[in-house]
Amino acid sequence: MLDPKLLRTDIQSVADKLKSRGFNFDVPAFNALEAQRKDLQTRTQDLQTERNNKSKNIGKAKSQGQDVQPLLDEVAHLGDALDAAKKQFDEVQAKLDVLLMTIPNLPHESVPVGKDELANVQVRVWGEPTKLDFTAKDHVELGAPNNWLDFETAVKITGSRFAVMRGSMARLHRALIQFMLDLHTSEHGYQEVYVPYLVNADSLRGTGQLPKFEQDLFKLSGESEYYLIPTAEVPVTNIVRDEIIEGDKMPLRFVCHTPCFRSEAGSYGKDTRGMIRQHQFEKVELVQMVKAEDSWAALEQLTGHAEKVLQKLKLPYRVMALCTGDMGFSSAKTYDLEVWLPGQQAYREISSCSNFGDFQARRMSARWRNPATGKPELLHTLNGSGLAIGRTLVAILENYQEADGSIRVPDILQKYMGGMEKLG
RNA sequence: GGAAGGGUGGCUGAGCGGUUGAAAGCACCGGUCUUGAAAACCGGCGAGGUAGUAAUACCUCCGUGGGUUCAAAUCCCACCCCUUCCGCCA
Repeated sequence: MLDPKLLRTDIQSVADKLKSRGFNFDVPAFNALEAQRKDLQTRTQDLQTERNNKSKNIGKAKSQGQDVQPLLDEVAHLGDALDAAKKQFDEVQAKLDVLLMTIPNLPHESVPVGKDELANVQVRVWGEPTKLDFTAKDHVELGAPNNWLDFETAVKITGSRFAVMRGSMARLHRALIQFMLDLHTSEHGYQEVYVPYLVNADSLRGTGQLPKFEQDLFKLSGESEYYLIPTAEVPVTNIVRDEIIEGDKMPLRFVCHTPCFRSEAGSYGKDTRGMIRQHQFEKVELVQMVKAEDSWAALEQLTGHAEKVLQKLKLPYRVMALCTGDMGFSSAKTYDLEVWLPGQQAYREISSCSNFGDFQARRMSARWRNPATGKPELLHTLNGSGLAIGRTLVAILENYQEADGSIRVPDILQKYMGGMEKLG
């Protein structure tokens, strides 16, 4: 949520910035609502003041044993007038709230301006695209032996966009999770957390998935209004919802492994082959809550933590700064990490690291207490994949393949695989 | 699922329907005292919003949402959550 004060004082520059991300902000409509709100609010408050004062007088008079009937007659009409004003005010306020909750975040000034992913800017490249002296197979072919990767069975059990993994492939998948959690907790200073995989609507509103993107989510049909998490960002960031964090506890850094569930509505026919785009996948997520002045440095640092995973796995990648038109709803700035996939001869997204500024914190009422002032201030939230497990698995299969179709195990993972050097 | 109790400020915890945004204590901040610290004493100390340059004034908030009333933390209804006991279950 944007700062309502900013909308009142500098609405045109807000509208201009939103335009760069393809969001048309109806300024006259907002101003009209805002004017109504202001008028109705002062009117309601005046009536409340009058009622409060007169009620107090009745209390006083009664305690002194005076006849209160004349005073009661005076306030008789007040209730109706107040109810009417309040009802109007609530209606306008509700409309304003809906509007406020559907406006995306403002992009940071360093974000490249552009319409879609074609305008994203390459920031740096690490390693060189893996060169094989044979024709690269893609991960679906490489996973076929031994039914390591079995999509047909998953279709039977559930449907499309699910996978069954077996044997050393399943183990490699698990090893990746352990490796990443260990790296971030022991070397990067994150606290490991375990969280619910079902969340309520308030949590999804807090991080920005609701109200606008319900169609991307799986919703349970039971009595409770619960949703499957699309990312650990939702439960982990909402740890601080409605909290005031003491200054000496800042910053907070959490790392969390969860499954993620996405409906992938609107991506029919896209990445239908293999593991790239699934309804269910695992992710190790990094989340930080920091002071406002630290969040830009934290974004660079957090991105570096995700990059470290790829470096230790010796997987070539590049870092892209997403343009204004390609960023997520809540983000002020996003870096995507894209790993090289020999099977596709292309870089593909494997991590997305974002600074949300105070956008999520305002929706969540997440604050920290500044010892300098003693006052609570909105904190800044960040997160990034560190990394998406399924896609990391794909990258390993395709980059570590041999001419005979066998797969070497990256050095750093061998201790998690019982010393195994090749998948077997 | 059954029974009982309970949700009040950063924490603990009072609160006959009427000048209660809320006693008291802890924590925290400032001061006195002290070489310094502690103790003691004095004072301050919730959040959000509206108007205003500001001082300030006013409004809202005692789990959530309704209701009764001139007036609700206090009465009524529904829901959510927590605790204890019983049952069931991994």
